[in-house]
Amino acid sequence: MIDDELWSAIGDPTRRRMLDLLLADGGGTATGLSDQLPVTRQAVAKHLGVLDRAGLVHSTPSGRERRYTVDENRLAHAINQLTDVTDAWDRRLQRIKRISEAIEQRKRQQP
Amino acid sequence: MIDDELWSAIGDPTRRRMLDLLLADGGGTATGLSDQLPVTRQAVAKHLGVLDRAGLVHSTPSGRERRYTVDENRLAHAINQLTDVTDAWDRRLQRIKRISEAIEQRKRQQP
DNA sequence: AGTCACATGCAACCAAAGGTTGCGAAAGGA
DNA sequence: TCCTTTCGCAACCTTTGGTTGCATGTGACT
Repeated sequence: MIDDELWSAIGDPTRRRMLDLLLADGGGTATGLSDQLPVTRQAVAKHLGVLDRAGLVHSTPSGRERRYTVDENRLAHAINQLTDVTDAWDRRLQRIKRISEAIEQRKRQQP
Repeated sequence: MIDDELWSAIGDPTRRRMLDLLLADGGGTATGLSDQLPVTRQAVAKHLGVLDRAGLVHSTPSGRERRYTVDENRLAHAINQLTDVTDAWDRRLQRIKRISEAIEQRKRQQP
């Protein structure tokens, strides 16, 4: 089963956009991210804390600013788990579709 | 971009398990679901309201109970959007990996 | 050195959402 | 009829995403 902490980390829309921006720019700061987002720097800082605890980003202080970068291996791992979930649902939907088709088939043969 | 209402509907772990149970059993009631979940019937009822507003389930009153079933088309649509997101992230990770490999390559050629 | 600007961290506060308990009402079975 | 079951509604608690306000530390510019 999927790690719920990982899912909840990437389940928030703002955090997804943050990861996207960090990947696009190759890292960034809380202030820099908040410039490109409709929320305040403090909200961004809290989200970075969540992502950090989930291991999806790492931070290093550099002078007066703190730079965050995405842990690509960890994100790849999270994406794999997401894919597992969607695949499982896909298989279940397919199975249900096959069953209902079989029932329809039988109905037509024995009305 | 993904529909955030759909994502938030399937983003909650309890709602994911509910959808899973409904698919496995071919539908169910709030009380029946709460028997198989670690939350109360009222919590389940609220979640069913969210899923209903997102169009992922439909309900029909039947005697003293109300039966819920999954809208398979709608769920399939949601799964497709999830897949789109994971694919987009996958592509971005691949691109970054290629870039960093190219940089490494250049470093080795010109140290 | 001295000051000014800027990025951060911390605290208090607010609103929405997931969860709980409690209660009253409608439908089925003894 | 009476009892059980299932539901729906309301009040309340806790967590979480978001805000404003303030103090601190670091870089930059005269």
